[in-house]
Amino acid sequence: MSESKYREWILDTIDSLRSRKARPDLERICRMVRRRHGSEPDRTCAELEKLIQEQTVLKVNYKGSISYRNAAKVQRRSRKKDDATLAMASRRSAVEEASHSDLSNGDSAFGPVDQDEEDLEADTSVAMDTDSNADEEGADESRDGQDGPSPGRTYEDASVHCASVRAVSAPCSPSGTRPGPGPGCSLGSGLDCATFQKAGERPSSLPPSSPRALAHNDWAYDSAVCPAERQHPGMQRDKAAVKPAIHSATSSPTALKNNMKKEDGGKVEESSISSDQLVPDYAARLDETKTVSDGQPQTLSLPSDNCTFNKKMDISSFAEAEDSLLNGGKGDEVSVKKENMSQNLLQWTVADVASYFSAAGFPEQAVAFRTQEIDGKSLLLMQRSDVLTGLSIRLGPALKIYERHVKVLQRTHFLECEDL
DNA sequence: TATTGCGCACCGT
DNA sequence: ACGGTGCGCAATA
Repeated sequence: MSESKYREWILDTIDSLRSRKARPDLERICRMVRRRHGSEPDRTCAELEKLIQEQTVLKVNYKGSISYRNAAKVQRRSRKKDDATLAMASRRSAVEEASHSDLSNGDSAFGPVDQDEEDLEADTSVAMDTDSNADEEGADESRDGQDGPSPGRTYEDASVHCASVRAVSAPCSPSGTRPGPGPGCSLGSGLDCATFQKAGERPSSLPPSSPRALAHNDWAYDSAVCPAERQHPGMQRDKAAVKPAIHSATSSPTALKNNMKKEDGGKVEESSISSDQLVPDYAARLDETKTVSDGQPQTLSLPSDNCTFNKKMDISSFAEAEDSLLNGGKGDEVSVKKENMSQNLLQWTVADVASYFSAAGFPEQAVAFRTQEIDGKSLLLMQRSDVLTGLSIRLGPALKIYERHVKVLQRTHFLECEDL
């Protein structure tokens, strides 16, 4: 219940800030939500993170600071462009939308890059961390101070911080942004936060060196995450450079395969990356994957709210399974994976399902799944008509979702059952 | 004082 | 040329 409420509130707030030409950053979002709905910043932050995980909201590092985007809107835009494309390759398009077009990061791309592994650990955290750090810190120090206009609101900020803290880690943000070098990270006050935070993140001094980058580039937080990569300012710009590394990082087997492919292929097309700013964790991953496969089904990484490690694994495996089904199947490995996947499918929660579809490039539709409380079991029971008409989603996406995802998941699951 | 509105510059396409 | 973004400042509540 509350979740959907928060979703509305937060998306509304983001839209509102955008229309007002104000940066939809953590501080402003929390403040506005609190003002309008009385929600505490901490809670707002927590909910915001959830939305980020499911890609309902995209966290972007734009012009050196973190911003949040209404994924639905962003995608639409991109879609317009892609429309044609979409028609051609629905699946791809989906993926693209999710990750690429929207997310794509010009520079940020790198960021996303390696996240995979990290993701595994804590996707959210990763992305968040970076960002959040920025936010927090920014809020505390730089932001308040810098943004002259906004009077610092300590308390709020503070609270915000906490919440965000989890994510917070670092500093990657544009150097300029945050004055305090080290401080930011440490903040991680909250336990929660701590959890996420990964040590790794530390802020390295990033690109402060390259103010420019900061200045206008947008990179993904992710990038922030990996210090090494970020380290090279130049690299960032090159979009391409980074990716490769990233791939490698990907831990899951599937991922690995993909990565391999990519690499073999050469640099994937960084082109995809080109876009700019957005780089949600997941998105990033998607990017990679998608890039690699180019039209094929890709691995979708699940967001992991709750997400479990297993799930992650599953997902990847799942992807493979999917691949195999679609492409003709490769073999044993797949079958094994499939098993895991299916089993897990039964364990998917509503959030997992929503995350899955968000990651697959259907954030808007993911909301419908959530609204209808579709968990893994329900997903297995869904019929074509349920997807096309029962979710009140547009026919185009519905068809893609059913044909490329629901049907595949179900088929995979049942095949497995038969085997067993 | 806190919010909101918006001109304008910047960037990528 | 066009659209998206957000800073910085003025207007308003």
